[in-house]
Amino acid sequence: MSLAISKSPGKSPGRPKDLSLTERRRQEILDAAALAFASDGYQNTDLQVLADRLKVAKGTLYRYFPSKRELFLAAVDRGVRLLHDQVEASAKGVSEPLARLELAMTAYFKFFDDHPELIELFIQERAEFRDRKTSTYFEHSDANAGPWIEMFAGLIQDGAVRTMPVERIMNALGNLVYGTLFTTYFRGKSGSLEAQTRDLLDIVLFGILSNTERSKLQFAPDQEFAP
Amino acid sequence: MSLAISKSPGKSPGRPKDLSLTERRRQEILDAAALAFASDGYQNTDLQVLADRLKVAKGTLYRYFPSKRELFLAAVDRGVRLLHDQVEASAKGVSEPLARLELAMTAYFKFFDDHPELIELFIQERAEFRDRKTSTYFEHSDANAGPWIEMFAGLIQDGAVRTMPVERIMNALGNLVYGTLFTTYFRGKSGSLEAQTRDLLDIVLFGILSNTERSKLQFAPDQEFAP
Amino acid sequence: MSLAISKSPGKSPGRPKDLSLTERRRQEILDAAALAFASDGYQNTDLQVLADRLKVAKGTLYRYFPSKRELFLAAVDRGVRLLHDQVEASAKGVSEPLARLELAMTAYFKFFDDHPELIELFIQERAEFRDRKTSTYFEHSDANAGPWIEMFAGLIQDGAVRTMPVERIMNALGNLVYGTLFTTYFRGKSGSLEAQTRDLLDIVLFGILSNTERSKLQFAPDQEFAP
Amino acid sequence: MSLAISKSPGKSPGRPKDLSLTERRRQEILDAAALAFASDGYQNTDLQVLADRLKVAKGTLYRYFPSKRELFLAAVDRGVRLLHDQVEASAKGVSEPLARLELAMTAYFKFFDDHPELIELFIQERAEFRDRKTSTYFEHSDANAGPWIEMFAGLIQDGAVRTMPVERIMNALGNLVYGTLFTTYFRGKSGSLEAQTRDLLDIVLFGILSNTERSKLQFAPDQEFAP
DNA sequence: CATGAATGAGTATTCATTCAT
DNA sequence: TATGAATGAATACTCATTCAT
Repeated sequence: MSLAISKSPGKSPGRPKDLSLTERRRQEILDAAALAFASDGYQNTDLQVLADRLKVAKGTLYRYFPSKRELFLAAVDRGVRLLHDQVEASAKGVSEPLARLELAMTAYFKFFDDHPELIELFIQERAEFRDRKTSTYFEHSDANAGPWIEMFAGLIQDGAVRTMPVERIMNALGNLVYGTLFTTYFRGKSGSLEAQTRDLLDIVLFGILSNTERSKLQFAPDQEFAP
Repeated sequence: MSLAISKSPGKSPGRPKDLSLTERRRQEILDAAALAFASDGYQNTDLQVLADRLKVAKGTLYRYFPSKRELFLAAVDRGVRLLHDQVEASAKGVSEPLARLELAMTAYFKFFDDHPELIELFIQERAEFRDRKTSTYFEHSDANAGPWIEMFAGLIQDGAVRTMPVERIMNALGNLVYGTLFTTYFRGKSGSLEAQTRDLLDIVLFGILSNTERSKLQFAPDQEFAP
Repeated sequence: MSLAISKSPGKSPGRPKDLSLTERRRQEILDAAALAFASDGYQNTDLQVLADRLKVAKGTLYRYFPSKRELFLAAVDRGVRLLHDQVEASAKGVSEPLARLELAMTAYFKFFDDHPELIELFIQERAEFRDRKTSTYFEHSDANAGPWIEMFAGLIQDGAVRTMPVERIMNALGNLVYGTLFTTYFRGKSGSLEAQTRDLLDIVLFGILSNTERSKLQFAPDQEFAP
Repeated sequence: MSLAISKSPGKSPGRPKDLSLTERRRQEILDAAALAFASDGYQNTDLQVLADRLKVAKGTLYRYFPSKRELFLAAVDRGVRLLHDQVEASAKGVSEPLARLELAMTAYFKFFDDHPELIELFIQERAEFRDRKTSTYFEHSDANAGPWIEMFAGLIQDGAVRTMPVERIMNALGNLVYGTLFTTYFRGKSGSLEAQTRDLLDIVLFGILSNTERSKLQFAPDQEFAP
């Protein structure tokens, strides 16, 4: 399996199948660029080397992307777009909220198991382009949060989830996923993300305390659990 | 006859070394370096600029640190050391496990509220020195995990915490903290970490499900909660 | 045997035995400097390293010599002075001209067998101080040529040497010695100079042609040997 | 001067490589580099200055040579190659041994009269790259010694040259030439090398002693000339 | 469109020299 | 007098970007 981000052969929803030659080349460049940036880091990636690997002249890269920076950002963007498609497709047709959540998380983690280089790109983006308002990762997260917010609001309304600010849930869940993503990758355990989905969900849903301990500690809507 | 020019014994002619001055200077450099690296990124930090800010010559920096790389790593190391001391001191004298946990987390988050630049350094370290076996952050985490592992094992034994692999708890907690740290920082909400401690702990301890929902869903020691 | 130029314990003609402390230190520095410059080259010799080797502070070197350049030149100068003394002493008391010549050449070569670093210093001097009017080597040669010129003039007068410009003889002899010196050293055959004295003299005195060939070729005072 | 660019027919889109232009540029760089290195010394030669003189950017130099060191060594190499060609051509068609010798020596000296900078480069090479196994000068000498060794061996066989180890002759001749080369150059008498050929050969062939003196001194195959 | 030669701004590091103690 | 901390000028090399062909 290639480290480079490439379309899974299965499906490419909403995209025309016959990309123009130009567009195909653009994708090839982005593929190779993602690989290169992830492997050498943004600064240490030499566009000449990238061009050589693509069997293209350096000037050609500049016909497709106006600068190294834009090339990099386009590579990140492409990764996020593919991620989005895959997650989107995962829960299609499933309506049960918690089942949807698990399916989406699984798809999400699976994507990064398959494309760990995207995680690296997120780091590089943050390290090199501190100036940008937000990182691509968070842009994506925020853009896709809406339905989940509604879902949790509904679950609270239905009495399935404790009454607490939905934002708090979103934060905790988002941070946990984010932390798991990077931690697992940095520890060199790429490939084992998907397997953690259930464990994480279990804790988020049920907490770690035993039933006996739960009843001993009071907690109220304003989170007063007492030592 | 010795080639060496012999010093008169007993005396120590010439300018004496002032170790405390040297050490103080070292700390000053590390302080300024941490800020500079965090603000401009590793690659974009010009040691000349750092030297100017410190009102010393560039060569002086090289008297204290053999290279830019070493200076950077020393700055990260210093940050982690300070963090460690602060967390260590936070729970001193408290024995109740969950109280200790909350105090430590609070101290931990507070440190980063005060020193957000260290978070940036972690990113930079990862981005620029991908080669290093582990990052300073994880080295530190791993080095200090022992007592917490024991604590959770004890809580399980006592029936306060559900029976589950301690590693799973450590992972979830660690990833949640890590994710919260970076997410909060990247979102530009530095300064608000400490306030999240309780919210996070509440979720980790009690989960988000309502009591009614909990009883509807089965979960067993091997985490089978059923959609 | 040390590579560094140091006084042979035997004799130090015309020098007072008790050098002042300052003077002794000066000599020690020059010894170490000659060694260092020869081993690393002028440019690559770090005065800090030299100072360390001497167990002295770098500033101290500057108390004895105003600059790296002057230190180097003083080291070369010292070497040449020692060479001069040794050659001078070699033919003391011998009056027969050709015997004097052989003794001097032997002493000369022997000195460089013992102190090959001086040859290196000559190279370095030429390479780094192209501006100087003449090199120390040639200064020395010229300064000591007088007696030899007289000697050859006498030999011609006496009919022992063919009638030819003395300068021509001096040139040939000087160039041959110079060439032998450097060639032997560069070829890594240090230590074998002295042994070549006789071979070289034999050729210079008698030429390489056989007697039969000599008589076939005419040569006149103006060197017309005929092809 | 033709600027004709040969386009391969068929397909080779983009700007074609112009090898002859590249090669010409290479030679120009080497020419200028030889002069620069000889005039300022290796260490003091700033490639920026060289580039300015060539009216190209510094980066261009690095397109042709990977480092300052390689540029320098290529310049020396080129010089030696030109020397070789010139000497080679000089004795073409002449068979009489001593005439060949004289022609070769003349050509050799003439080359250095015309290109004194190469002598300087030899010095610089030795001074700066002491590590290299052998210097370019000696590599060249050794590579071309064979025919001369054979020639002298033949002359001894024929009785034209005294019976002595050919190596001894080669050494003396080589050292004399080497010494003359450098001595003449260092004395600032560039341009007068060629004129010395005959004088040197006269001495090597006939020696300096008068016939009367020769018969008084015994010399045997093992060089016992007696004081 | 594609090429690749040319560009030149940008920077970490060294080390001779100075001078306060 | 000796020291050694501080200085800062000097410089090889890289590589993103341009543009003539």
